[in-house]
Amino acid sequence: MEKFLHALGQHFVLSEADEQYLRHHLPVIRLKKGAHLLQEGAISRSFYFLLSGCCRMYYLVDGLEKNTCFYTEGQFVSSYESFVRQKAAVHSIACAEDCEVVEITQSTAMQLLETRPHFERISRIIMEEELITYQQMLADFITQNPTERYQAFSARHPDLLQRLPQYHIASYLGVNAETLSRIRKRLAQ
Amino acid sequence: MEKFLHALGQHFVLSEADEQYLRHHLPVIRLKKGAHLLQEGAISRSFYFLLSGCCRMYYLVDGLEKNTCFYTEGQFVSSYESFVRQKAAVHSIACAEDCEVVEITQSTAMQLLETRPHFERISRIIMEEELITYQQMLADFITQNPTERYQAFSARHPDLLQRLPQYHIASYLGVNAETLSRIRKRLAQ
DNA sequence: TTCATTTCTTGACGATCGTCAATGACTTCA
DNA sequence: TGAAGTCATTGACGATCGTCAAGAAATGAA
Repeated sequence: MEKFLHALGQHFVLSEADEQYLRHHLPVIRLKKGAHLLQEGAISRSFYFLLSGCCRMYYLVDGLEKNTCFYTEGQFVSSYESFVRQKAAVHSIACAEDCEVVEITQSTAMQLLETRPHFERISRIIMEEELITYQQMLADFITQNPTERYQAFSARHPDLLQRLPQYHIASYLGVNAETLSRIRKRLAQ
Repeated sequence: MEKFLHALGQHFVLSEADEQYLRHHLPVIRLKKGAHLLQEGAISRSFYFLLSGCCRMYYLVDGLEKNTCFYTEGQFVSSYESFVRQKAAVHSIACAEDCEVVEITQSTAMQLLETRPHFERISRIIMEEELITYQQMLADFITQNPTERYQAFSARHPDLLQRLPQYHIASYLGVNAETLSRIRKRLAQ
């Protein structure tokens, strides 16, 4: 939980009262590998802050899971479309490892924004950061081929390369497991 | 300019004073096809609301322009990373047609957020909408092949199919112009 | 350890893509 | 009207990818 307060404290000055409020209203939840934070078709009632472990967002396409995003320690995890608009989610979010998360329910979030208006600013800044991340992810996908994406991913997330099975990474890179294996072979020479 | 106020009014209640303020502080600018709102390497000082025309965001990769996004009437146009963090832009934004835009400079935006704190809320909501858009765009790219992307694009933006040259659309779909031509031929049969 | 399961690698083959080059259709402007 | 320029299409060819299948390596449980 302190990790969460510390992460927020990086960007904003939290008063003692703020911290107390968050400590009392936000539960920490432990999840096993494979557990779901959100199932396709469900409406997201919470978003999360990841204290430890790794989550992945994925789509089901023709029976295959296509990963669109990995989240690790210190990141917010959410299907914004489903959470913000209260619509059925078009993708799922699952734990790729055992995870510890801070859960922020919709009612808690609304209460927070109403009783503590300066959290509007925090929310906006978090949204801006997330938006930048997505703009970059999309750009990476459009400007790079699979080999380049793999190299960029290796450089940016060397830890995930060890922690995740290769087929998850392949799916995220937009190729199948066999192709990633061949890409790695080519690069090794 | 009324279009801009009307668009904001869709989501929020704007007071008469708000409208007056915006009318007086936000200039409307006319741009010729090919003009740039942002050049790669420059630091974004403004973001824009598109009243008419079409803009595209693109990366330069090995001398080729790769489109990552099209913007049309009623949308906000910005390189959020460059604007929010005041960093050199890694992409450019150009007019694909003659355009009319509302310009919101950084100083105007900051002034607005300080003197009219309820605009924090508007900003957050705009950011949420943008974030949802990007999450969807990324998902489309990861879950669909070029043919499917073309079909989805045709269905969602039939107007752009007419207004933009095919090589711009091909670039956006992640293929070259020849390949898009062949995809269209296959689909026509 | 041993066995079963999962994950990764490798081969073969057809499909699609990118590149280079040529051609045709269309627009623009003198 | 004619010429230049832009854009779309088509063909040929090599590279890469996906799929299917088989086998090797790594992992986990009994």
